[in-house]
Amino acid sequence: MASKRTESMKKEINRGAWTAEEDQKLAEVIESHGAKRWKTIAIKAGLNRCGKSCRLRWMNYLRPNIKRGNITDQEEDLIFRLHKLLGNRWSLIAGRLPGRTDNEIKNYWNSHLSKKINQMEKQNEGSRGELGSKTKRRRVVEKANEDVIGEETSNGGEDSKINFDHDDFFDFSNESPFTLGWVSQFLDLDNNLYEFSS
DNA sequence: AACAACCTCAACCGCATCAGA
DNA sequence: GTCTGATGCGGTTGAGGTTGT
Repeated sequence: MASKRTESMKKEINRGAWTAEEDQKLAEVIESHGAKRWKTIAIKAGLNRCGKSCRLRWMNYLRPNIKRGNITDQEEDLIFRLHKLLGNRWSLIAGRLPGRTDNEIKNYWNSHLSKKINQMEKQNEGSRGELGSKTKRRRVVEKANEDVIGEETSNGGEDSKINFDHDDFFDFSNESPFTLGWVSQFLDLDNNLYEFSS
């Protein structure tokens, strides 16, 4: 680990925590240039950082409409259920939680929810049907999601023929956070999901 | 007050995939 | 069809903060 870090230090690229000044420069350049071509953005901003780092900073921190901290019970419940459905597809889960980033959800999961699950699994010694954690990404991910939906809906056999556009269905991007309660209620229909709040 | 253990979360890395030449 | 740079994703790390002793 240490060797990995020291090796990359040789490139003399600025790394580590971002300063307020760097944030400001980055935001200014993105405002005029747009959030694309991150390598160019990094250069234009005069930040001695790689494009990837700039993108991450923007996506996880500087982007407008980011909600920070205080994940509500409703959001937690939704994360829990979506994770049951999608596995470690953090970006997809984040896409269903307006203002939340994949990184934030991943962190929240690893630090909070995974513990709860471990506790529950100890109690239940139940089955686990998580999707493979090794990555198959993007289109493959979408395909996998369809498969999962297919599996879930095919439990009774006949329902698998229903044309269910789950992407549209779960698209909450224009909804207020209060809508999440409704979603949670709807998802309660899936009796395979954990009884979380009890 | 001092120290250790634990926790949180920003940031980095490697790799897969996309997109354009 | 192939190559290459850009982008996006998930796993992981480690600094700093918090809590316990």
